Amino acid sequence: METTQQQAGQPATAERRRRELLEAADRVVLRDGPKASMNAIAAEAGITKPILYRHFGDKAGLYQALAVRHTDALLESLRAALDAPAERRRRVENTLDTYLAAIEARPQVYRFLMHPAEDSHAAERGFDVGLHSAPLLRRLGEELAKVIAERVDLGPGGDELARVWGHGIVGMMHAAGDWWLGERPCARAALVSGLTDLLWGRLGTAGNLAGGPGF
Amino acid sequence: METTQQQAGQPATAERRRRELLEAADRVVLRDGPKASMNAIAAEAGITKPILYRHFGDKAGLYQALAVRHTDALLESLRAALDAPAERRRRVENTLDTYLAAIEARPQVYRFLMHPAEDSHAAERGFDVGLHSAPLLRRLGEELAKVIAERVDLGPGGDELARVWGHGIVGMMHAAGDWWLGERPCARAALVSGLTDLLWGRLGTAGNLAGGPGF
DNA sequence: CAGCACACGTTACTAGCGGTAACTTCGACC
DNA sequence: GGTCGAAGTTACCGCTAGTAACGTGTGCTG
Repeated sequence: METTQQQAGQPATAERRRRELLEAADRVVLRDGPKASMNAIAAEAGITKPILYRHFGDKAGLYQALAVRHTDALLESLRAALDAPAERRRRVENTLDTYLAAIEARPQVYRFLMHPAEDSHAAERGFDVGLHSAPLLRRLGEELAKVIAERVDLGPGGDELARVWGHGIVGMMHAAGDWWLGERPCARAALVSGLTDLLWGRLGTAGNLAGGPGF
Repeated sequence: METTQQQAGQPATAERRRRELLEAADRVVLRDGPKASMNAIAAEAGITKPILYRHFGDKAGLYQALAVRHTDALLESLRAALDAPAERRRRVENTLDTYLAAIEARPQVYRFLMHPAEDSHAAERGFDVGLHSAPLLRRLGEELAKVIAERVDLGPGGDELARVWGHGIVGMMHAAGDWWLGERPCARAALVSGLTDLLWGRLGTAGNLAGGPGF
C-alpha cells in the first residue's frame, strides 16, 4: 500500500472510478449481505472511506446507486416477460416466474434491495411513515400500475385502480416469494400457478369446506 | 436521580418491572420510531441500559417482546373481522379495512413492527435469506393460511395452496397499505374495494383497452 | 521553469450505537 | 449480625457512519 499505487492517467477517471467502486460495493454486499459496512466496501475497493463519501455522499447514496442498478436490471427482465406475446394469464405467470427465478438465483441481492438500511436521518420529527418500504417495491408497483393502466380497460377511475392493483400484486409477489425462499415449501411452478389462481379469482369461486364454519 | 429513587418493595416485582419497561419502550418507539435506542428507552424508564439487557437479553429480545404484544392485539381484531357472520366477500373487505384502519391509526407502531431492527447477528455466514421479512408478515400469512385451509375447499394439496394464498394476500394487503399510507391517493374504502376486486378476479375478466397493445 | 489549483488519497478523529464487566447498594432471611 | 442475591450504577469495549485536516501527484497557466 505504498503511496505509489495508482498509475493515475486518464482524465475521464471520475465516472470510471465510480463504477469500479459500485462493483466493489456489489461484491461486498453480495458476500456480507445488508450488514456490509462502508469500511468493508472501501477495503474491497482498495481505498479508504472518505473517498466513498466523496463519491456517494453518504451510505444511503451508495445504497441507492447500487439499488438503482439492480432494480433496473430486474425491471428490464420483468418488462420483457410482461411484453412477450401470449395470453394475459400466461404473461402474468411468466412475469411471476421471472421474478421468483431472479430472487432465487441471487438471494443476497434481493435481500439487500428489500432492506435499504433505512436509517438515513430522514424520519426526523414527524416520522414520514410510508417511505420506509423498500424503493424497489414502490418502483415495481408503479411500473406495473402503468402497464395495467395503459392496457386494461378498467372503466372510469381506472388509473387509480390500476395503481392499487399494481402495488397489491407486487406486494403479493414479494411476500409470497419471500416466504417461499425461506421455507421452500413447493416447486417454483406450483407457487406461480397458485398465485395466478388467486389473481384469477379462485378465492371467490371456491366452495366452502364441508362441515366447517363456512367462509 | 439520587440513589434513593425506587421504593422497591413487592417480591413479584420482576414481572411488574418487565411490563413497566415494555411500556416505557413502547412510549419511546411511538415517539422516536424505529431509531429508538436502548439508551433512550432506558432513560425513559428511569434506569440504565444493563437492566434492560438483564430483562430482555438484547435489543432483538426487547423488540420481539414489544412486537408480540402489538401483533397479538392486531391479530385479535383481524380474527374478529374474519369471523364475523357475513358472506365471504364482505368478510374479506372487513378484514382489509380493519388492517388499514389499524395502520392508519397508529402508523409508528406499524412502522416499527415492519422493521425489526434486522441487525441481530443472525445472518452469520450463510445469510439465511427469507427470515428477513418482518415477523408480523409471516405470522399474519400463516394465520390467514390456517383460516383458508380450514374453511375453503381447495381440493387436493389445498393446505399448500392455502399457505401460498395466505402469504400472498397478506403481502398484497401490506404493500398496498404501505403505499396508501404514504401517498393517500384515495379513501380507505376505495382501496378496500379495489383490492377485493383484484382478489375476486377482475384482472382476469377485464377487457383490453381499445387501441392498446393488448394484455 | 515556477507556481497555482485541484482531484485523489491518506491518517486520525468525533459521536453514538449495542453490549458487557465490575463494582456498589439495598432488602430479605437464617 | 452476617451473608446472599437481586437491582442498579459507572465505566468501559469494539464497532459503526461520517468528517476534518493533511499530503501528493498532475495539468494548466504565467
